[in-house]
Amino acid sequence: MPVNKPGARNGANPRKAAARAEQAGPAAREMPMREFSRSLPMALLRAREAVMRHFRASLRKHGLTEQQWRILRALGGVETIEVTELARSAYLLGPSLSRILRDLEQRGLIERRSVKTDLRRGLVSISARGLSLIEAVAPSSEAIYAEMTRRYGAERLAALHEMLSALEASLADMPLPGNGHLNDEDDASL
Amino acid sequence: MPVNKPGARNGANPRKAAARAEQAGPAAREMPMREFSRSLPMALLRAREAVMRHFRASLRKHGLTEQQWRILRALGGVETIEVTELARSAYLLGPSLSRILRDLEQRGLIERRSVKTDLRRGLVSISARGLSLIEAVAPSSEAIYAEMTRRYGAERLAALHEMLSALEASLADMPLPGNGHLNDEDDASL
DNA sequence: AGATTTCATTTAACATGTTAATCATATTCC
DNA sequence: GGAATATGATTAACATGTTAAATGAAATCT
Repeated sequence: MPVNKPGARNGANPRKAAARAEQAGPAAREMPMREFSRSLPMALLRAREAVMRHFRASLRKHGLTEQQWRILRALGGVETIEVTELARSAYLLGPSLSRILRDLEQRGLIERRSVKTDLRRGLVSISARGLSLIEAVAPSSEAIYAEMTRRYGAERLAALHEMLSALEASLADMPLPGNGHLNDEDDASL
Repeated sequence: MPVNKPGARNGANPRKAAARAEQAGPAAREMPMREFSRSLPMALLRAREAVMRHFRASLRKHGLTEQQWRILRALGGVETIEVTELARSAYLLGPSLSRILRDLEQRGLIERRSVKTDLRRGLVSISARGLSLIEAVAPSSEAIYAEMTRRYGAERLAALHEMLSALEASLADMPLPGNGHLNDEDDASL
């Protein structure tokens, strides 16, 4: 999975150190950008990691990574699903999904076949073994979720979900930088 | 950095497909868990990706990855910093940081030495070349940020930051699952 | 002082993220 | 109906995430 858990070995709150490092002391440099700690991607990353680290241990006991678990959960909700749609559903890129499906198939957790009318398309479904694994993992996962909801507050959690959705929506139609002629290739050599 | 951009090739909103795949149709399966789309880690991941994809192209033009940029930014705010503190500041794990610092040093973007009184500790600072690279990247980065703020709303953005911080705080002292005797090793063979 | 332990960093090994390229099958165009 | 094109999936290549182990140096113990 794609998230980090820095500072865990030191047991300290990463935010404290970050703020300290940024605090413009006498010898601090002039920053041409906003302070680091205000970075939205960083805030989202840290929040996600704060959540995920609680699930990782549980998943690990069952020999699953976060992405593998996302796939199983997505498969648990349908009879069969095409690979492309599964990629969207589990929010994975094609290459990652290909690798993971290969592994999950070898472990007997999923089954694959192809669409008769279009041999390019692959169909994926969960196996009985995969289903029982879901049932084995789900309880502790739900328990962790419940405790998080209790601590953070159900309403606050719902509001956060709403704000995150709204953020996605706000940026969905924002044009990406033009990817111009790449004439800045000089910088790449730095 | 660690985030994905699935469905980009199809240009569709991932949420639509996800919701569709989850929508319990007649043949849908009974789910022992909450619906996929309500997963908080997924929501944070998608939001983060919605933000990051706008920065990736700009960084790429300058030959930087998201993590390399986080490190340069962190270094830009201080004269020197120890490796451990840099890891916290840039929110990277030690191994990732080691690899990236090696690369950035080879590219002449940073400089390294060790603490005289404790040869275990490494000191890192940004080079003149690294500083000019920051100055080259910062404007477009700030412009993207400004446009995002305009679209989402400055107040809403501040509220989101606050809620993310609160989430981190809420979960900071939540006990991690006991990592018991690992007697469930059977499941790992699935 | 020498052995043990702790600490900072790096290396190793494997899984995933990310982009580009490849491969096979379908579709379209002429 | 065969060449060109488009599409779904995989593979390739490189960077990072993640955990465990190794390395080197400092602190502690006796």
